[in-house]
This record gives sequence, C-alpha cells and structure tokens, in this order.
Amino acid sequence: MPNKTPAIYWIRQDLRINDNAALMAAAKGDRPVIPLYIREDDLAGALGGAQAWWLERSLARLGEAYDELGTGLVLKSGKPGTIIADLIEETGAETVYWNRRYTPDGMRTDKALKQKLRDDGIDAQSFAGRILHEPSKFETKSGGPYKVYTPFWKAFSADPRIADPQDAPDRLTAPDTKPQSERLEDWKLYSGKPDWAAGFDDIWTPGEAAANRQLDRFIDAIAEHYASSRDRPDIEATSMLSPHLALGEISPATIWHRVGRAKDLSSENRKKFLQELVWRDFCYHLLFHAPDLRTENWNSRFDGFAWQDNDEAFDAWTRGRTGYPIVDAGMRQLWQEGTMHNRVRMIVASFLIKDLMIDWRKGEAWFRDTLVDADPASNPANWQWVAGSGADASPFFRIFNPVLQGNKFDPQGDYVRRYVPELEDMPAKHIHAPFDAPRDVLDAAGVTLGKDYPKPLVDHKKARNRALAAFEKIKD
DNA sequence: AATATTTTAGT
DNA sequence: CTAAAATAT
Repeated sequence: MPNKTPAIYWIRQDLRINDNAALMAAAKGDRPVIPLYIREDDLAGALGGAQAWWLERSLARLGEAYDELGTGLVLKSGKPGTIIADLIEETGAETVYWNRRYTPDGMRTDKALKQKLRDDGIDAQSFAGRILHEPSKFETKSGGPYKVYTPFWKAFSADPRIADPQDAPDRLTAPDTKPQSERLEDWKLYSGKPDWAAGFDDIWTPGEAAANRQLDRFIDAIAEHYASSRDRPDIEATSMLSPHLALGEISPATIWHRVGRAKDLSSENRKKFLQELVWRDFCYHLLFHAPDLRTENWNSRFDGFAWQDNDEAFDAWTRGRTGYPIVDAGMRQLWQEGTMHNRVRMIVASFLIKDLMIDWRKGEAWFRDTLVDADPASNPANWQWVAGSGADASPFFRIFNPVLQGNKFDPQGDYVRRYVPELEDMPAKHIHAPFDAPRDVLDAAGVTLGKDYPKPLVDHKKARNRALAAFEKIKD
C-alpha cells in the first residue's frame, strides 16, 4: 500500500492532545501527521510577558507528548502562509487542519490562508474547540448579538448539547521524513529579568497533564464550596484553570462535562461554576460582534469621558503602592504569580478606573502583559464591564470602596498579609485601612505610613465624588 | 458582580 | 434609639 501523504496539523492556542478535533481529523485512518507550531511574526506583541513564560514551558511539555506519540513537534518562526507553503513543498502534504481562533487578526490570517490553500488544491479545514459554542451561533429574537449575560445564558442553556470530549490518540504515524524543527531553547520566549516570574514556579505547572490534575483537584476539593467561597481571595476557592484554558491545554468542553457530571456536587455550585465558564463564551460572542473591543468603548457614550493622564499614579498602581492594602495585595500578587483572584481584579480595576480615573485601556494592557491567563476576549470585555462601557456592565456609579471590599472578602486580612508583608502585624480590624488606624496600633505593628507602607494615593471619598461628577458629563 | 444616604419599621 | 429597607448615585 502506498504511503499516504501527511497532514499538517497547525497548532495555535490549543496545546493539548485530548479533545482536539483538528488533530483527530488529521490523524484519521493512520494518516501521517506533522504537528506544527508557528511563532507568528505578524502577531508579535500579542503575547504578553507572563504568557510567554507559560508558553515556553507548555510547548516543552507538548513536544514531549508528541515525541511519545511518535511524531515529535515541528517548531517554525515566520508567516504562517510561507511556513506552511514551504512545508507542503517539502513533505508533499495535501491536508492542513487547525482549530479555530477568534481574534480579529487571527481570523483574518486564517481566512486568507484557507482560501489560498484551497485554491492550490489543498484540503484546508478548521475545527471548533476553543469555546463551547461558535460565537455566531446565538442571536436575540430581534436578530442581533446578545448584550446582556442572563438572556445569553438562557439561550445557551436552552440547547446545552455540547459534544463529548474526544480521547487522545494512542499513537500517531510520523511522516517518512520529519521536517526540520527550530529549537525551543533558541526562541527565548520569556525574556523577563531573572527576578520577575521567579514566583510563578511556586504555584503554576504549565501543560496538559497539570491542567487535568487541577480540574480533578477542583472537582474533588474546591467545587463543593464554590458558590459560597468563590469571592474570598484568602481561601482556595476558585478553579485556577484559566491559564490552562487560555493556551488550550484543556478544552472548555472537557471542563463542562467533568464538572457537569461530577458526583456529590450541589446544583447551586455546579451551576454557578458553569455560568462562569459560559461568561468566557459570552466574551467571545462580544468580541466576534465587536472586533475592536480591545481598543474602542463598546458603549460609545464613554468616548467623551475625561480620562486622566497620570503616569505617577499608574506606576503606583502597577507596583502595588497605592496605600489601599487590598489593591496593593492584588497588584503584587499579579506581579509575583501572574494571576490575581477574580474579586480582587474587580477591586483593582475599579480603583484604576474610578478612583484614579485612568483609561481602562491602560489597565487592560497591563493585565495582558502580566497575567498568565490573559485572554483576548475576556480581558477587554471584563475591563469594559468594570468601566461601565461594556456589555451588561456594572453601572459607572457602582464604585468599589476598597476598605469595605477588603473587610467583606478578606475579613482576617490574610490575603493582604500574604502579599503586603509590611502590614504583617496589623490586626484584622485595621489592616484594610491603616490610614485610619490609631497611632498605637500602627506603632505596635511597626508601621510608619509614608515610610514602611505608602499613604493613600487618593482619598477614596473625594475620588468617588470626582468620578461621579465626570460621569455626569457623559450621561445622556 | 456597590455604596452612601435617606426613610421607615421595630423596640 | 437601632436596624432594616428603600433609594439615589
């Protein structure tokens, strides 16, 4: 029997073997497969620093997985069109498959490439799997995209058929001659200084195996308290799956089904978590219908908002030196660990946007660069949500009070103490507002404001009134 | 996915 | 008088 021509499986943000439609289609009938990852020139800058750290490690794990499956992984740098055309020439491949992505740049690249390959007689196909349902699937009765989450969830739940995850292949057939691969070590994806990301290793293990272990851990020990504890940054109460999802180390369908069928999980906890998972789909739905979501206000009323340029304040925010402990703890967690608890993300975002009146785009860019789970849909959609310019947004006048939020969600101050060690000895009663603590309490804790820990950058009450006044000017 | 302030109810 | 509820932002 003559050897079949190989299929190229182009890997993007789907760094997994399991539940991978493009890979399975490529390998069908023992066809030889060339798993190809391209470091794309055109998308330079799209990858943040923290995610580059993750990608470097995840690609190493993926390379091992493909070695075990028998094909290895081919790494190339450049334009996808050129790389793939060269590879077709070199290997005689007649098939190129990939899993879809939904960023405007990515979709443009993929659409043009698919057309060109098909014109050349190549079987080029794309597959679903990054999100639960295609972003174009849902529309309101009046024919447009959903603008509010609850109706989106209802439409989503009305037809909850999500295909069961496909198992990983046991083995793959390698092409007769393996194409040359660049060396991952030579890419030096993570170029941060030695001090940054040192703490990432303490809490993160990139790769598909770790993603699945984390899902097990969530289902076994965390999910049963999800609804009541998910807002508590001082407790291990969230799934921590977002960076794995961001690079596709686990599919949302896998999470959907494993949580959906988990034993001994109350319907409240199950539903609450699955709703959060579907928020991710909602963000992709929004991005699909508003491709400029990252740069333009979803609600154009905000185009006239009087954002303040204040580099000094922005710098203090990024470094966790605002003088508001819950804000500073969050920003320092972000820097040290490449993540931040969801509740605290809302608090720090509210502080930047409303207390400092700095444009949400600056915050979005900072998160994109420092979060290991930075996602092209969720990140801008949620920043706009906090700003009030986004879909189903928090009204602008919903201004978080960082002291009340701290007292409510970090009642013992443990979260603050973990990331703001200079407040280690502050009692819970005063840890979220050291600027209001009696002198003797500060002395006993060894804290001199303005020396050991910053004085507040702004007075929250005044800042709140200033933001409300600015909002009045763009109202109607 | 909020908070500050005012109003009303409860003792 | 305090606490809960309603209301404005």
